[in-house]
Amino acid sequence: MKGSYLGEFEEIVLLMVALLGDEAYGLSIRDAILEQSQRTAAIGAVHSALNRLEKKGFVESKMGDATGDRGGRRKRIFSVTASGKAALERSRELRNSLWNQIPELYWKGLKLQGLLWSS
Amino acid sequence: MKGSYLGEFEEIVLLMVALLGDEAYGLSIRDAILEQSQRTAAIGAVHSALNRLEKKGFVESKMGDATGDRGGRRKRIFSVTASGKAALERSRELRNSLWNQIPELYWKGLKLQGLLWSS
DNA sequence: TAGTTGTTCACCTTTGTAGAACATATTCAT
DNA sequence: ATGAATATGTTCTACAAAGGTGAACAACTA
Repeated sequence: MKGSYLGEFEEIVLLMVALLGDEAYGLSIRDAILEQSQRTAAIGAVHSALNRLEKKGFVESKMGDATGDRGGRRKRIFSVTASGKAALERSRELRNSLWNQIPELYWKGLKLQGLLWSS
Repeated sequence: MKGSYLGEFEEIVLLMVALLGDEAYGLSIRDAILEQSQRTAAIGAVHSALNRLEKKGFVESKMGDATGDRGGRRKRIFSVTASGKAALERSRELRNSLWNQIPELYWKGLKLQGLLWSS
């Protein structure tokens, strides 16, 4: 694709934005990734993915609550756009479609192979 | 991930290898991608993805049939390894898990938003 | 040799990764 | 009240890995 599809990490980040709702910002997304997958994600990685997603129109952001009793800089809250949602669904449907076409026997053969190797 | 996870395109290529069975080689994979998704894929892109996948141990390859009535160079046939299968399943399960956690209402709100925009 | 079918190669752009530097808010001692 | 300490987040800079292209090259048949 010429510069505006959904990368692997970008897709995970985008899904996190969706599931975190209005508590989606850099650090919370980083933490969510840590919890949900085993993978680590540096804070800079998350933000650069978010910036790219915004440039592509898949998320939008606004600066958070005017004030809290929290201390520290204001949050930048992200949300998924309609276009971002569409991209997620396209990606999901393609993969589902491919999975459904994998021949049963081929897959089972691999499973057997796996058992042999691990014994 | 530090150098051995499954990229977005790599995952698609890997799925294609699985569903093409013993007819999985560079050009057939390229054609399959063209058919199954709307996306175009240059032949070089496919091969470099395949090479990366092989380096990571997710596919293995052997040179094809000694001869045919076909004319042209021999095919390099790829197949998914047990490790590749595991990687595909991990990736699939993470995404399914994330999708299941997205709040219904949030998603429906986006759907509504989409309808408004397209009218 | 010419025609066919595939893979390699050289090169460039986009994504992924990391963490230090910087910014901005609250709180507490003076 | 004020400014240093503490807390919380985002930007910035640099580099590694993945994605992408097409021409060059290889190897087979007729």
